[in-house]
Amino acid sequence: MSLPHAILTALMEKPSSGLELTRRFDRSIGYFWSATHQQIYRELGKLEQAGQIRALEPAQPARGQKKEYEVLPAGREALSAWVARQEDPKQVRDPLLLRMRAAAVVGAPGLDAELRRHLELHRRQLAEYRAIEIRDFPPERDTPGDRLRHLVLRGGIDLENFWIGWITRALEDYPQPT
Amino acid sequence: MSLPHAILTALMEKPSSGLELTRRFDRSIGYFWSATHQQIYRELGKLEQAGQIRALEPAQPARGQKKEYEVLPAGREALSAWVARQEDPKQVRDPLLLRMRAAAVVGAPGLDAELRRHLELHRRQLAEYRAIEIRDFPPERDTPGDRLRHLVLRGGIDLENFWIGWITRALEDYPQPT
DNA sequence: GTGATCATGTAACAAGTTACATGATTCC
DNA sequence: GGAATCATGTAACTTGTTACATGATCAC
Repeated sequence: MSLPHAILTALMEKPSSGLELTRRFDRSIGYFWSATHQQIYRELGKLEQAGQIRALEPAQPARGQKKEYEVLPAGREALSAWVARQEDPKQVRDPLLLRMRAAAVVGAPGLDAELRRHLELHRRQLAEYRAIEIRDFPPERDTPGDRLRHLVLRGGIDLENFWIGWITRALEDYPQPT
Repeated sequence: MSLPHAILTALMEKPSSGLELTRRFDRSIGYFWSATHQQIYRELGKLEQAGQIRALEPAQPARGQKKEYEVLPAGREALSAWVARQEDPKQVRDPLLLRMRAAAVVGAPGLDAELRRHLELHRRQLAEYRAIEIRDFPPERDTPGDRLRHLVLRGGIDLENFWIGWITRALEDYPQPT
């Protein structure tokens, strides 16, 4: 139930076309809710049918033509209701941890190389987040919205730090093939 | 592509029936790869057809009767190949971070209560992991398999600590409705 | 006019969720 | 024999993934 709300949030921040949304789901929003353009177009169709968003620039039925959407009051209400709702943290599903556990029973030749590769990827992601933090959240700006967005970004930063810490420790502890 | 490998790992650790697997996916394995009994039965069927596992206690076709599976050599090989494979970390998809971002545009009455509720849930999960750590990984045991399984558990512990830290900070920073 | 890229979509499939159905066993 | 629970499964649906199709626009 999160994708439609991710799209509504993105459209509230700025009315956009499907492709523009896709690009934003490769950056900002996508850092904590990823989606492909196929998912986005499908969901835009559903949201439009449900009367939560509507296309601007009236009625362009043509295929290859840009179509911008904006959020209607019903969409805003649906989003508010979702934010206020109780929803338990979903259970963890992480392939790397799972592979580690599998390695405990079938052996793990080369898994340390994979760990180093992941470590590098997480370091890069962290550097990207830090750059965004410096660029978008200078100390002087401090509206409530900025503070919340900054909190979210720090969530991303902390998550990358978790992975870097865990993988580093794993590599130190890694059972050496003696 | 992870569920079949999660099941193969569980069956390598100990041959089991579908219901026993379901219970283990509510505990140990489930702490980093959750699955419902419907998913498990469906996947067991596929794995059996693919010749990666087989039912013990020959040929019980009856509906309500227990059916134990064990891993065949082909299944073990498939699992080894999967452990050795390169697979990028999947992109984050977290509803709580997303709701925070939505709150930045539509407002967030009551979101702090939800944060406190999540904080409590994560504290409980952390306590459970710590209890398991003390019970299952006393300092004297130190086979390679144990070390890997312990690493995985510490991953769970670190993840809970990340959440506890982040939510605590969020509550401190939370924009007060003044 | 043709090739790149912008832009919207379809189709088929895989994975995960929710609700329900049904037989076997055990305890009273 | 009735209730609880053990145990396996079906069906319908939603969400996410992968591969492909097609039209519009712009640079050359």
